[in-house]
Amino acid sequence: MKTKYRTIYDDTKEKILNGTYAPGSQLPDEMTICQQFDCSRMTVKKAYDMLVQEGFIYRKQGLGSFVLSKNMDDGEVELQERELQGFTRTARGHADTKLLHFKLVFAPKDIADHLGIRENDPLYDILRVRNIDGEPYVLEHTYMSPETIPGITEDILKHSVYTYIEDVLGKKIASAQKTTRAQISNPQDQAELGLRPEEPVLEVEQIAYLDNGTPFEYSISRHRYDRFKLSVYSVRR
Amino acid sequence: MKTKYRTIYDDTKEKILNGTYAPGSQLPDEMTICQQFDCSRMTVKKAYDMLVQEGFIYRKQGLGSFVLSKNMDDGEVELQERELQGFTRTARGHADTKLLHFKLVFAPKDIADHLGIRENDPLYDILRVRNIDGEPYVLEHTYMSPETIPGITEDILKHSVYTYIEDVLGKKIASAQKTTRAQISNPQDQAELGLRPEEPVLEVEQIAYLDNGTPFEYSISRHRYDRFKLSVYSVRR
DNA sequence: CAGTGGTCTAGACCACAAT
DNA sequence: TTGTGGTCTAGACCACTGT
Repeated sequence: MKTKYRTIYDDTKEKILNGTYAPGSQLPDEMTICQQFDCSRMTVKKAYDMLVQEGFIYRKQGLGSFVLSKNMDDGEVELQERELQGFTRTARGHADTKLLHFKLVFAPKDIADHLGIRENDPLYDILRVRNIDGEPYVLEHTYMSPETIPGITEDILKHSVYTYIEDVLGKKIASAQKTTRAQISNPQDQAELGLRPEEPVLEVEQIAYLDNGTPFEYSISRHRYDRFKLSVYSVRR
Repeated sequence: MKTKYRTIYDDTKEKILNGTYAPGSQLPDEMTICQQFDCSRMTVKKAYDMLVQEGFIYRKQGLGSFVLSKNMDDGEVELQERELQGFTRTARGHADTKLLHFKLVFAPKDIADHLGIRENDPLYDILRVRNIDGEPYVLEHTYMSPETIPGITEDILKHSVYTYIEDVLGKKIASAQKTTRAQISNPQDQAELGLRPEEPVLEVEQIAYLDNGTPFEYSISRHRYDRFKLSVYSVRR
């Protein structure tokens, strides 16, 4: 059963996206929505506040709630921070994976710390190139503990680890901390991503968490600089 | 007067940061906090949920609320997305600004679109280098409409435009959309930021909004790749 | 002034997890 | 069964805005 606030959120977002609520226009006030969905003001507020966090609308005491004009897309693959999905589901177009290596290693101290395991504990060490429509996009170096995520196989790695974790292991992916930098490309980046030596990569370091607070994945992704961007919307509180 | 949820939020965050609530430990349940702060459960929930959004804690139905282990800092200047402040307040250490140019120009179409003004309307065109402790960090190209933000002077540009907007104009900065890419450095980047030709920049494109929904600033910042990173924490809903 | 959102209450009922 | 958080109500009162 979908929650009421989610119903209102989905309905309003849909109306913003399909133009029923035009950019700059005023949304129905809370009481109107209360009557429409037979609910209380707090429920409407929760739905509207989620849209504020995501940059779809803004609200002002004494005035009302209004649609914020949004910016268009331009062809690069965009990582929308609110989505938090694996590569396979983020990509538009046909995604496929080239597995460069899949090893078990002794965890070095820094990675062990990130994953909350002990130094020298067993660790999956995975290196993959991700392609969209046959073109390389990103070189992904992933580390996971077999303690937390058991039963990884080459087949899973060629498709979606995230799907395996959620659908097969029945665990829930809850959140992720991402840190982004620009970096000079190294010979491996250049070979695997088809870059010239002067072309950089966009590096994304990630720690992903399950819903029980366990960090289950540490990864360093090196993206082609011209095919990837990361978008963030932030609201002051 | 500070709100109750803000009081609880601040108190809890402080206790996490100073170690009173250790990483991994369980927070007091909602009812306990209700009694401590003489408030209702909804108020505690609001405070705790803000900490979830920011990656300080996670919560699980049937179990409780727990402190999430956080990652340390390492000396690069970090743009924490939840903060949304101008450069001057983001920087630790002594910040200063070199003004390269400050002009009035006719708005080109693409920038006019981002700022919600008409093509060829007057537009401030500002180019600055930002230094921390004498070292260049970022080349900032900023565009603002004098219609929205009147009275900009060289003196304001050498300090903080954000402070001017809030304290002098009395307008409120509410939110920003940021898009990040890696880019090859151009000769100007190299000269102003002290980069070698093979060294890239981290480009951040930003549209910043006032609390009335008006986009007031469009900027392209080119950061030294080795002195800047952007961090984001995202939670699945 | 009327209309809007912001905060807050004091409950209720439900879903989930550990025991 | 107990204890936890998740959702939701039906109000209340306040703060802010434009007329």
